[in-house]
Amino acid sequence: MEFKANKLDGYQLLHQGALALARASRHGIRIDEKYCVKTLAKIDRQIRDAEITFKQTKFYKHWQHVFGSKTNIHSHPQLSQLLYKIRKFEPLKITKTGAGATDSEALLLLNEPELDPIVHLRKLKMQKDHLAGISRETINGIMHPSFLLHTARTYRGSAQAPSFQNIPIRDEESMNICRGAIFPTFGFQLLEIDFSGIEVRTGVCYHKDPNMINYIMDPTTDMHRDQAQQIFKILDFNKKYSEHYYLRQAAKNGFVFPEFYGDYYVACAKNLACRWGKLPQSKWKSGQGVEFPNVGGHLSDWLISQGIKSYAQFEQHLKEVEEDFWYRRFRVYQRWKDQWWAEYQQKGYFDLYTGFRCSGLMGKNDAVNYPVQGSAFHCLLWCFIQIDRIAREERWKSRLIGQIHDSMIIDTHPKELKHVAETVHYVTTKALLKHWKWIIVPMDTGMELCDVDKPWSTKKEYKLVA
DNA sequence: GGAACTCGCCAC
DNA sequence: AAACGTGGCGAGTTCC
Repeated sequence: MEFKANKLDGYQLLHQGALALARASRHGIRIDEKYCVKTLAKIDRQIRDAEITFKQTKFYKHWQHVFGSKTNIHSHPQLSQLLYKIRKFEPLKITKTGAGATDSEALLLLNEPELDPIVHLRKLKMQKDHLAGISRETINGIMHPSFLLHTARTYRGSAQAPSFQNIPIRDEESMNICRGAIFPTFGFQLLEIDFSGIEVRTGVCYHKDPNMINYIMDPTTDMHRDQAQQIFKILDFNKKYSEHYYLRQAAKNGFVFPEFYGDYYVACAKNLACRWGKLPQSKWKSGQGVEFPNVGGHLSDWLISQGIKSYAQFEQHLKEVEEDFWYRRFRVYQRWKDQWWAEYQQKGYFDLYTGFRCSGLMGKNDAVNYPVQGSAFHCLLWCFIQIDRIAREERWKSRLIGQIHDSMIIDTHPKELKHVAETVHYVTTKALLKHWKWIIVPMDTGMELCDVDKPWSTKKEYKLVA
C-alpha cells in the first residue's frame, strides 16, 4: 500500500474525534418541549382512535376469542399465530427464522382491509417512540445525544440517548412531526453539511477503477442513468421526464448500491420488479411464472415489446446486466474485491488508509465493505475535528452539534453564516485532500439551511455564493 | 426481575 | 460458494 498510516494516526483521530464529539454533546440541541408534550398528546389520541377502530373489526373479535385476557394487539407472535396457524393464510413473506412475517408489508399483502388499522398504528407508534425518546433525553430544553466511536466494527460512529442518527426523513409526515421538535439556539439557525457520494469516492481510493473515477470526475456522466438505460432498455434517456427520473432512482437504489454492498441479480430483479409493479417484494418470492401483464403499466408493455416477456426473462436479463457491470464496466473494482478478499483470507486482517487494522472473522462482503465505510466516516470525522477546532480558535458563536455518518450539523449564528459555510467548504473540499494524500478524487459537499428559530424539518438547499 | 433473544423499523 | 454493509431502540417473549 502506498499510503500507510500508522496506529498513532488512528489513535490521534479517535482521541481528537472523541473530544470534538463530546463538545458537540455538551453543547446539545435545543428541543421545543411544549411541542413534544402537545404532539405526543395528539398522537396518543390518534392511537386511541385507531385502536377503537380496530377493536370494532371481526378480526379483533376473533383475536380476543383466541387469546382471551392475554390479547395484545402489539404482539407479533400472537398476530403471526392468528394469521398463519389459525386463519391459515398462506404466508407470502417469512422472517429469517422461517416464521410468517407480520411487518407492514406482509400485512398489506394479505389484502385484508381489517388489518389496515394495525399498519396505521405502527406508524403512529413509531412517531411516538421518536418524540418520546427526544423528550425523555431533554433536560432544561436541551438534548445531549452521545456520539460513540468504539461500537461499530467498521470504525463508523454511532449515537445513542437518543439515537440521533435515525430520526425519520424520507416519510414527509413523520419527518415533519419528529424533526419539528428540533431547534437551533434562540436567534440561531441550523446548517447541515452533507458529503455527496462519499462511500463511492473513498471506495475508488482503494480499488482505483478508471471507469468509476471517470464517473466521479466528469459531470456529464451519470452511472445511475447509464444503469437505468441498460436495465430498462431506454434509448432516449431524459432526466427531466419524470418516469425516467423514477427509473434512474430505481436503478440506483435497486441495483447499483445493492450490488456495491454485495447483493446479486436475483434479489435485485425481485426488488426492481416490485418497484414498478408497486407490489411488495414477497409477491415475487417464487418469481417464476409471473407474467409481466400482471403488473401492468407502460414499462411492462415496453419491456414486453423488447422481448422481456416474463419475470423469469427479466431476471435473466438482469443477470447479463450484472455480468456487464462487474466484468466490463467496473472490472478493476471487481478484481480489487477478489484480491482484497484473498489477501484477508491469507493474513487474517487488512489495514485502512486512516491508521486502523481490521481483523476477526469476516465474510467477503464484510471484508470489502468495511474499508470503504470506515474510511468514509473518517473523512467526516477529520473534518468535524478541524471545524470544531477553528470554531474555538476563532471564537465563533456557532457550534457543531451532531453528526450523521456523512453529514454534520452546525447551530449557526446568522451573522457568521457566510464565514461558517466558507470555512466548512474549505475544510471539506480542500484541507481534507491536503491532509490525506490517499484521496485521489475531489470531495464534494452540499449544504442545507433552516431559517432563524425554525426547526430541522424546514431545511432547504443553501448555495454558497463566492 | 433481569439477560438474551426475535421481530420490526428508523437512519446512512 | 454465496447471496445487502453499519448502527440504536422498543416491545414482546422466554429463560434462569
